[in-house]
Amino acid sequence: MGSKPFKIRAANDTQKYGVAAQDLNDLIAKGCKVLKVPIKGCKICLQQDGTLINSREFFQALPPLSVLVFLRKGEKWTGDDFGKMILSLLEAPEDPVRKQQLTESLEGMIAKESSPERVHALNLYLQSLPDNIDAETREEDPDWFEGLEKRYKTKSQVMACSAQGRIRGYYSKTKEYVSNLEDPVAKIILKRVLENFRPCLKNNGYHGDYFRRTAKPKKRLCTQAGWFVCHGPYNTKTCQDKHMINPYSSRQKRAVFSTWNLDHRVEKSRTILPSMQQAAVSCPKGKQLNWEYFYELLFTTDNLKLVEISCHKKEAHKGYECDEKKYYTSK
DNA sequence: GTATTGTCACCAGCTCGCTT
DNA sequence: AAGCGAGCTGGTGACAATAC
Repeated sequence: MGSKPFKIRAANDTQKYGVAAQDLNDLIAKGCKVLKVPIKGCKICLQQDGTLINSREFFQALPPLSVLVFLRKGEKWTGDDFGKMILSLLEAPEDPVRKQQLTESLEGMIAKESSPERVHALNLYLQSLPDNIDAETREEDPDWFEGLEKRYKTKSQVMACSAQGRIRGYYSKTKEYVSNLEDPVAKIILKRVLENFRPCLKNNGYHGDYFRRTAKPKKRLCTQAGWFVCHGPYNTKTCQDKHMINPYSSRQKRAVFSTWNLDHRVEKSRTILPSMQQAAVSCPKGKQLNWEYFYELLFTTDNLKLVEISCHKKEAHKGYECDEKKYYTSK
């Protein structure tokens, strides 16, 4: 069997080296030598997305000249994601060593190659510098509150209300749909579902935490500093363009953030509501509608993606249907 | 007084059918 | 065939009335 060429690098250095290897062990041996990475505890992954190369099959499946990252024991690689890198940079001011590392590798990347992504990354980095992210109250950053009602005292409060408003909108659209139903039986059943939604929404604070940076990490969609990353179009795993924004940083950014959308993967009007209707119409005796399932689809990040406007695809989300197996629960 | 709620006007993108 | 616009979809924020 012949050998296959690769480009390899270490996690902390963007300098790449060429190496050819016959199999996984050969690759580890040669790579570790070139990169001066200790063989013990070393792991290899794809630079692109961090997938670990840990089997012979995987090694054979790799296309020639794949870019691989050699990880020292304990090191991690989450993919060639500039957005994430900048995020860690912005989130780590209290750790000067880490910050220095990140800044250097970022600048190294930008200096060595000037692909659109790198220019984009640089722009993000520069844009992120002169602002007022840390300010939280009206007193600290009055300009941010320009044009907002007097009752708002903090940025987190404003952002939380914004998220709540969006969730409320989904609820009232659902309510409107139900009240327009012809079939009286379906109407009654779905009104009961709405009655179940209410306390649950209230209990969850209408999911205002999605946008509240002061919320618990698991609840919020942003970082502690208020950075949001685009989740990408409904039918992709991630955002190819690495959109990010911090609406807490300035009034302008707050305005731009309002063009970001919470996108229902399984669509509300085209799919969820008609499916609820269908489920109600053909509800078997002794069963009741699984309102929690529909709640998740309508109001939670199980089905909602936060997307920048260009990642908000308006076409019908073909292939994204409700799961009929989850329509009912036993009484 | 603030929090909740519904209403309203608004924007952008897709599809379809009509006109040119 | 291309262009236009209505009417649908996906969303948004402002604001006034109501509840607490």
